[in-house]
Amino acid sequence: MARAGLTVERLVVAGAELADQVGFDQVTVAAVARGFGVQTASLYSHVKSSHDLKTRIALYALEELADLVADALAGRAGRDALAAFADAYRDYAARHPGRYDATRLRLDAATAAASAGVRHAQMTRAILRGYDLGEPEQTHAVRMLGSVFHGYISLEAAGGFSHTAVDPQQSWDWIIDSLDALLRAGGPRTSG
Amino acid sequence: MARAGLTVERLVVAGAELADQVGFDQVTVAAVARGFGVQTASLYSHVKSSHDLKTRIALYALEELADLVADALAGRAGRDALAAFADAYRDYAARHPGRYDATRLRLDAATAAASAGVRHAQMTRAILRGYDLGEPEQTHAVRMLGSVFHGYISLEAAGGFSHTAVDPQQSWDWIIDSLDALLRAGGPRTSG
DNA sequence: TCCATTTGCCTAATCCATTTAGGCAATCCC
DNA sequence: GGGATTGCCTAAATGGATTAGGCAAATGGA
Repeated sequence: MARAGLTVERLVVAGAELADQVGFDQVTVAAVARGFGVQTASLYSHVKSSHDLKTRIALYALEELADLVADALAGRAGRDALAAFADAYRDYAARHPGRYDATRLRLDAATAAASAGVRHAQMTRAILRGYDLGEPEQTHAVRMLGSVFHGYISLEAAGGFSHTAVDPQQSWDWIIDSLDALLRAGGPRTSG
Repeated sequence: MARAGLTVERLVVAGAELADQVGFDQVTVAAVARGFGVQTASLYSHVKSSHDLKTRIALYALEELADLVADALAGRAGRDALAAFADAYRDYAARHPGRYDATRLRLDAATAAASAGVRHAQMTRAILRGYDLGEPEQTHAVRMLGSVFHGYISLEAAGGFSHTAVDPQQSWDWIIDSLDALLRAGGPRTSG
C-alpha cells in the first residue's frame, strides 16, 4: 500500500486546521487520522497520545501567534504598540478560533517554560517599558493586560457581546484607550 | 431491587460536586452514575444527554453564583460594591473551580436568556450606576469588567501567575483600584 | 387491600474514541 | 539487491454515550 507520508509536523498542522474548523475540543486522534485516510492507530507511531497531539498543537499555535505579535509590534511604542499588541491577539482569535483555544491549553511547568509562552510574556513587558512603571506595578499591569485581552476575546468568542447593539470594535478601542490612560498615569494612584 | 431515588436535582448537585473535585470536563454521565451506584443508562430517564446534564449544572452554578453576588452587593456602592462584586466571583471560582468552569459553558441563546446570566448582567450594570457613565460607555464598561474578572480568574486558575513572586491578591487589589479610578474618571477621556 | 398505572432502574446492544501489541511491506542505505 | 528500519496495518481491550425494551417497585384509586 502507498504510504500517507505522516510526520509529526503534518499531524500538528492538520490538527490545527481541524481545530479552526470544528473546535479544538473536537480534535481527536481519530478525526486527524480520517483526514489522512489512515487508521487511527497509525498516528501512534508519531504522537504518544491524544494529549501529546493536543499539546503539540498548542505549542505550534503559541509560536505562530508569538511571531505575529512580534511582527505587529515592530517599530511601535506607547499606545500604538499597545493597540497593535491587543489587535494581534484578537485578530488571531477571530481568524483561528481553534488555534487560539489551543493556546489556552494548560501546559505543565516544564513544557510551558520551554514554549513560546515565554516570548509572549517578554513582549508584554516590552510594551510596558514604554510606560513608566516600577515593580510590583509592572507585574500587576502584565496580569491586567493578560486578563483583559484574554477575557475579552474569550467572552466575544462565546457570543457574550451579541445581546447588545453596541459594536464590539468600539468597546475594544475604548478598553485599549482606558488601559493606555491608566498606564500613562502610572496606575490607580489611590487618592480620594 | 431498592431504588436509588434519582431525581434531576440530585444528579445536578452530584454533578456540580464532582466537577469541583475532578474538573467540569471530567463530569460524565458514567461518572455521576457511579457515584449513585447505578447503571449509566439509568440516568437517561432523568436527563436527555450528557450535554443536557452539563447544561443543567451550568444553570445551577449560575443561579448559585448570582445569589452569592447579590448578597455580597447588598448595601454597598462605589468602590466598595465593585470590590465586593469582583471578590464574590473570584472567591466562588476558588471555592468551586468546577462549578465556575460550568458557568463558562456556552449556552444557546434561548437557554441563556432564561438563565441567571441575565441577573449577572443586571448586577454589573447596577454597580456602574454608582459611576456616572452614559451610553455607549456603560456598555463598554460592562464588557471591560466582565473581561477583566473572567480573564483574571481564568488565568489564575490556569496557574499563569505562579511564575512570579508578586502576590496575586495584590495584583487583584491594584486592578480593582485601577478600574475604580477609570470609572470615576468617566472613561479614558482621550487627551494628550 | 388489591389491582392498574406509572415510573425507576436494569440488561443488552451499538457506536465511537483511545490505546497497545504485533505483523507485513515499503523504503532507505550500503 | 538485500538487510534494517520504519510506516501503516489488523486485531483487540477499555470506557463513555446512547437507545430499546423489560421487570419490578411505588403510587393511588376503588
